[in-house]
Amino acid sequence: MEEKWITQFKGLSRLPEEIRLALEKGSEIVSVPAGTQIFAPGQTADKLWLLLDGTVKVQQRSETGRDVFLYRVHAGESCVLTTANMLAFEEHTAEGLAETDVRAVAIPRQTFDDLVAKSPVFREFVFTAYSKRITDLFVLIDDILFQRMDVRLAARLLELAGETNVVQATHAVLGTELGTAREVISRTLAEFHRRGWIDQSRGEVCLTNRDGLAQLVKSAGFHA
Amino acid sequence: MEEKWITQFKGLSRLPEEIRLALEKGSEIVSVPAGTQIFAPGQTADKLWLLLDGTVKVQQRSETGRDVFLYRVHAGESCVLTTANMLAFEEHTAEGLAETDVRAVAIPRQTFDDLVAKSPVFREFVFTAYSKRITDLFVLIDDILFQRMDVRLAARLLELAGETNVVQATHAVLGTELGTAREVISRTLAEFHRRGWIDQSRGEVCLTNRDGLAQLVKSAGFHA
DNA sequence: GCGAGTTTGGTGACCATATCACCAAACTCT
DNA sequence: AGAGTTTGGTGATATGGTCACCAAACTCGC
Repeated sequence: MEEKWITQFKGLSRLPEEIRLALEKGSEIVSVPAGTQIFAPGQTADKLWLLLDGTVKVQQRSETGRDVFLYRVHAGESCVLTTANMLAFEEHTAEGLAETDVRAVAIPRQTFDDLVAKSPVFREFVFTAYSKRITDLFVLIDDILFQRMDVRLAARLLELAGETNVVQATHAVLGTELGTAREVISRTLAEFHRRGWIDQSRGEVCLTNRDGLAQLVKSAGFHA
Repeated sequence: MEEKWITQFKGLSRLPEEIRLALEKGSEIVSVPAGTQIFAPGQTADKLWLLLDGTVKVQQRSETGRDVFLYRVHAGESCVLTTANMLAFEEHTAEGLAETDVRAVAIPRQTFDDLVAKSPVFREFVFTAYSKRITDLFVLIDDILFQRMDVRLAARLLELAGETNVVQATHAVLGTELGTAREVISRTLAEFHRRGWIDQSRGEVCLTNRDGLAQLVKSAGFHA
């Protein structure tokens, strides 16, 4: 049943019954297929999404025409950035893409505002989400400035592979994930292959030795 | 008189009288000298600061021991990041330093929460501040990835100089401002000097040809 | 299946930036 | 004046980004 979705969100489990009902009544569950553009530059969003299933990739269209990966929203997290759109604050240039089929709770602006006014727990949920995004961005900036590319790529491959040992992504996509050029990815992957850590085929990387990659990541003191 | 400070904050001028009074009564005006550490990693902040005078530099202590400049809070802006601390959300690793003598309104956690609950205008003020910080960080990431160092340095010098044509900062400080090494700053400044744009002395850069710098910045399509 | 067009990956040359190692000059303090 | 500290300069080297170009793998229409 759809009723119990609230339990998927850590910060919302403590919502009092009354607020909980208001949230359930004042929101709706939406589903979109993989590839959907969920929010986009210029386009004013009027709903806050809480992800139930799937992942959303948030990236920025740079002035130079290149895309920069910013962060990924997972199930159980909220897409607070859209509140920036909700406020119509500024043409912010980030876009959100459904990487998989996505199911989410969409909270309209009105409901959102009501809940923030009425519920301390909801307030904390929202501010925590904002803070987490900001601190994530701090970490991203730190990595971009100080971590070696090979370390960042190895970490990202492990993350993207999940349980499967296979990453479905072109070198170009991995390039935008890490904010670097395709060529750099190609060369680094070639090096990883030489070390026997991965196999490659078109549009796909297969991790054949996760320990090798993990070792590299660990030796650089990479945080996560 | 202190009473009218609210007019300095764009988003707060529309506050209804009642809320305005609650804000004035529930907050206090504080002053700290230049160099004061306003918030720090590990230390839980319990007040939200709205800057009346001076500037606050927010930077992160990287794991590698280096400092990374994140953003600067000016008079008329708020230090929303401290709300992350207020929520005790996570040991976030940013620190805030008073660059000049600073005067600010300090809003205690309790008052802050009350106002967010009661006032739509105050809510918008807070969320707008958050969104602005986040979009600023997006821009920062974009610059780090895609802008040349000389362009970024030129832009920063113009910004730091203000009206005065003089920037008081060592190469090392400029290095952390831009997330690069001191050597890179030294070489780039040497190049600027060769072009007749600046003069240098210990701990100080004097802009002798702002147009030259501005030209470089503009030719690279640098946003601000 | 064939062939044209598109997407993806590979590679060499070259430039920009980061890092390391060191030194010298300018300042501070006693 | 002399010792120690801070600041800035410089060459060598490694990493990463850009550009130009090619080849292989795929797509699609026929």
